Amino acid sequence: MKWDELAQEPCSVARSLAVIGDRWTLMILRDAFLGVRRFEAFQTRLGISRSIVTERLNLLVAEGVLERRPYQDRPVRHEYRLTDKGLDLHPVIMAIVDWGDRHYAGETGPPILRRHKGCGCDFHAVQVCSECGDPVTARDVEARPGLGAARLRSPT
Amino acid sequence: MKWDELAQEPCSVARSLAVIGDRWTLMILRDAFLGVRRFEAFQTRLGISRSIVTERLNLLVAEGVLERRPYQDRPVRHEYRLTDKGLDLHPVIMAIVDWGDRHYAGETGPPILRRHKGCGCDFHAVQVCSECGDPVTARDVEARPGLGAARLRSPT
DNA sequence: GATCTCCGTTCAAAATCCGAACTCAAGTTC
DNA sequence: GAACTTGAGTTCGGATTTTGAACGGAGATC
Repeated sequence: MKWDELAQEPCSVARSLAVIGDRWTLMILRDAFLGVRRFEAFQTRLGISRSIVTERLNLLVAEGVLERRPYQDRPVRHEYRLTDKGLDLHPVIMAIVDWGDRHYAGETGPPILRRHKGCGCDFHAVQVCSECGDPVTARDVEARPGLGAARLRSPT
Repeated sequence: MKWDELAQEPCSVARSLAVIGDRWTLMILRDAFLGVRRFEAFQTRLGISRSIVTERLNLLVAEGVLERRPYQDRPVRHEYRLTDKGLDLHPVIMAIVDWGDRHYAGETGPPILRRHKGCGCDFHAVQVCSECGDPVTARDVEARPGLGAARLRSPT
């Protein structure tokens, strides 16, 4: 299988990764969630090739994860903002953060703390079942084929 | 920044992606969570180069995400099983699944259904605050530097 | 002893990625 | 008005990855 055939797989992991699984894309999204919006800022923060930044931003815009909108005229300049679809990726980033915090933070604790505005506490993300609200771990889950198990999709 | 400098960043996303952010690694982990354990099975299911499978499995073993253990002698054959650290990645996979289900499933619904053994229902994963138990979205979170915000780590 | 399975390794060709330089359009400084 | 600066890319040659296909080897099967 080639990387660009991933989107056709009857699997939500494969379809998602076809969009966000590229090498630097999740790092770009991390920055986007931290408020970064400008080409220049993404590039200098990550220190990667400008052409890669261009390509990734274009792909994310094409997929509707980011929106490219002008923020000034003369000269016209654009910024990249998370769309609602993009904001829906927050759990993915948080889950990755959580794993990193748990397994790669030193004794001084995680490099970034996150406060839940709702209750005011520093927190970490917990995954629960949408139906009963209990925490879910790998061993609590049974997978089986669903109806959408066909190839090909029409994006959008 | 180069890909292999990611592990030194004072950021849990970067540190995690240094391990699981490689092109095919998350697909391998998806299969691992579905019960795949053998080299041959990973390779044929994904249809990617055998050398890539070798390399990724070795990296995941080196990082303690998978464990390589013999399942027979004469000839000795090994299988790759998720460790506890590997099982901790379940929320990451589930978050990715969830996003794919929401934005790329057709009208027939998601390709794979997941049942929560605890309550017996088909479910999807919801992220909640570890402190108050309320659902968390991107807009509910405020990030600020923590104590662990230093470079370099000694991995395990 | 010929063939098969499982688990890799090796190697050349193809695709992708990267750094550095270049472009362009508009402000700003002097 | 010449020289700089800034933001947002594009171009291009070389470095790195990925791929496909072949090879190896250790036992099992026929």
